Amino acid sequence: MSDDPNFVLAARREKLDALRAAGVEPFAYSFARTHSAHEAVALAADDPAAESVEVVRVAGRIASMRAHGKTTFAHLVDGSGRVQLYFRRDEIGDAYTLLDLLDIGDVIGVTGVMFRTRSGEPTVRASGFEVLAKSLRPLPFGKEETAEDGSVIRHSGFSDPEQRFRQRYADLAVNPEVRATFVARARMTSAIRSFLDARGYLEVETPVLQPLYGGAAARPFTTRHNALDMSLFLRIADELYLKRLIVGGLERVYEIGHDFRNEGIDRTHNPEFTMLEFYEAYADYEVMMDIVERLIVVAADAVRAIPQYTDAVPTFTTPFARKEWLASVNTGLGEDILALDHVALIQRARRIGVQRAETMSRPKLMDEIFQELVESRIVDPTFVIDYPVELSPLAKPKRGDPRLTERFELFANGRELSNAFSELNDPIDQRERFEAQARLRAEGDEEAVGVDEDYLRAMEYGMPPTGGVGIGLDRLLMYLTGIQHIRDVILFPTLRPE
RNA sequence: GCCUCCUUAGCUCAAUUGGUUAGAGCAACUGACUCUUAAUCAGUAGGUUGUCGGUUCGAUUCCGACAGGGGGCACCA
Repeated sequence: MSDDPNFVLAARREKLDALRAAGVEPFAYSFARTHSAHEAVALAADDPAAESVEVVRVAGRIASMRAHGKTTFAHLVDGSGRVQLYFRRDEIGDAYTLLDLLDIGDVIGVTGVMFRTRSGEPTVRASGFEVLAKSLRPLPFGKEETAEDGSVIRHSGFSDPEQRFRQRYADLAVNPEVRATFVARARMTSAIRSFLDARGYLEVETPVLQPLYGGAAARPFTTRHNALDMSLFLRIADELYLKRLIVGGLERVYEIGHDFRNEGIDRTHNPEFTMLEFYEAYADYEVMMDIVERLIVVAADAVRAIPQYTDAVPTFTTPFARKEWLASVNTGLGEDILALDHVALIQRARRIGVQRAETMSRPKLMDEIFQELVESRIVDPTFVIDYPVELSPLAKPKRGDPRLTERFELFANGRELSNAFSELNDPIDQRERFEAQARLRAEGDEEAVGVDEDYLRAMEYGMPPTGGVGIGLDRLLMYLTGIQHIRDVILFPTLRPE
């Protein structure tokens, strides 16, 4: 992309100069709006002959213009929607000449009364306008056609994925449905906050820059602090810091923030993504399952309230179905998976289509078999509960069955939405697990973490029994909106530089 | 990291088996038009076809490298 002024940019510069020559400052300081476009539209009377008593002052970006000699129609777009503008030479006088100096993309403020055109469209009959920001670079507005059935067909729009993500500002400016997606995202997050706040949770912030990383298995980003002359990691999870706070007596805490994982990018992975984690003292995974279920309902309601997504949000009923991990896998397999040795696991995995099974560890094989036989077939939200210990190094053993842990994951449409445990709070057990991880690390496993002595010290002071949950909010929004690609729910997804 | 496809005007897209001057719609510019709405009508301008190199009398087209992107795979317990 070049910044060389071409003929289009040059024409706009000339208009900018012409505005100034006419005594109009094209970059204003403020504009006292009285109505959003949506509110203005609502003021138009049903009677086509009537004009509103109330004078409106609306502001926004010019999305289209149709000049007909001594009258001009335009559409103004703001955060609420769009409204048509009608300018008449005999009503605004000399100012009408200045319309020639406006372009699609300019930000203007318009004063006038509301009426309906012959075709019934609510319209501002302009008595005056102000230029608030001249647009010097053309935005790729397409043309919109309203079909017979009221649906909007957009022609020649802005659709190149690369440019849309690189120039999200332009994407947002010309594609209202993209704005709606991020409104939905914000509403969902707000609803989740309100839900947790109402339950007595405290929102906290823990370090993004960490001397040790942990709480998940992933390759981290590494960075350097100059003054301290030390390496730091960008967090891969919030978990260990949030549980320190449980030790400290902050009995219900949550954090919504970015985690960073140094891995591939695809339709469900972005190197930085938004994670919600929440921890509740004295709760076990049964309690957390109930909370997660209600939280999903609250989030779904928030997204459903956005008109664009009202029909997209999946309908599901509560309580969510539950499946025991072991029983569902064994049913699919026709035998007891825990009784199989490594060789037998590889053979079963191959049989159901797992590629390169011979290279996989035992826990990995079990997880692959589960994904193939159970996870990928789940459509309605379903809690899968009681994972084998081998798959769940951070969870407390299940009461009455030490082969399993008190862990659940929530799946829907074949994807994981949430992962949760009755948290391990025995510091001796925790130390052993850290040391096992350290041994893996010494053997070259980049994803294994070292011993976090400070975290162990915290746990040794005594950590109450605690339920903990993680929910990836990007993926939750994808599920609720039906959006297929994570970059479509992230404002500025990670890209190579131009 | 691997496979595969794509990159032409500000935007969305064409261009015959390799052929001479790379087209169209929208946007832009000039003009006409006082209820239009993908406004209409007449005219004008706008391109190093991603970059570099090769084959050829001739390359948007064929070949190679590079860059960016899309899709898929791997990775992501």
